[in-house]
Amino acid sequence: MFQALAAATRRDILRRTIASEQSVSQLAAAYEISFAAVQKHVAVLEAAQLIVKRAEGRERLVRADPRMIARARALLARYEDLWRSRVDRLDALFSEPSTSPRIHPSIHPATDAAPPATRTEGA
Amino acid sequence: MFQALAAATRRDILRRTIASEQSVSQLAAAYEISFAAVQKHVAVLEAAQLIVKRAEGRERLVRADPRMIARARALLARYEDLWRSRVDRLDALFSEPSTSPRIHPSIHPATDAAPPATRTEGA
DNA sequence: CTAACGTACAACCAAATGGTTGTACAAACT
DNA sequence: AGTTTGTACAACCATTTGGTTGTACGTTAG
Repeated sequence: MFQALAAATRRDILRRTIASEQSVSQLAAAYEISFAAVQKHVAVLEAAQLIVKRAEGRERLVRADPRMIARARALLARYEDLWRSRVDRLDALFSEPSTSPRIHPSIHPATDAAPPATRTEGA
Repeated sequence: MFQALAAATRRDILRRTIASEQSVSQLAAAYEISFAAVQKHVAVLEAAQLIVKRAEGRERLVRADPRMIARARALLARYEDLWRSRVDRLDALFSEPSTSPRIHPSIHPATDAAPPATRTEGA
């Protein structure tokens, strides 16, 4: 799935098919590469379930399926949550043991996030 | 960057280094593959700025950098936003022209999201 | 000093990837 | 019917990728 998102052309196809359903020919016309190459990219995206194809006459209409995009995003969000909980653990080391866990005031990893080089050095 | 996230081993390395800073040797011990292979994975993750390395004696301590993860997540979120605005546009087609734009009641794309096959067929 | 450890890197290899052209076939147009 | 259009797919090619082993080098331990 990340593999499917790895190529810029495929991300662009995804972007275009989010905007509006398009035939494979229409997509192919948008790039320098051959029709067959675009068709293969579409096949990869389809295999990754990032798009769905629908037959209409001789055309194959392609549209993005946001569900897999959401899945990918959720996975990355989970990583970020892991990171946050790691920070919480380190934070707990610096708070006196008798103190209640205290909800962290406002940690915003996305902004800067310079993690202390304290390292847990876990087994 | 998505390329770096494409390999499962690298995602696992990322996960481990989110949990706690680890040396390349420690990471290598966790997998069947050779040390050199792991070292290369680490290099790829480093090039993608998903991790940072820090020298400590003869060891290189690896830890995840959440900033790039956030960037990837934000990019996917933008795709989802595009999809939502597309729905809004289609929605507008079905609302009578004289009506005020009206904020969409509650669209939840992540749940099912079966977009109408109306297609804008843009130029 | 010498040995062991941790890392980096080069050289090599098989498989996957992204691209090409050519062929086949169904749908639509004349 | 015959031609054009849209798609799929096979065969092929160059490059990248993920893996290997071997070598070199700085750092720690004996």
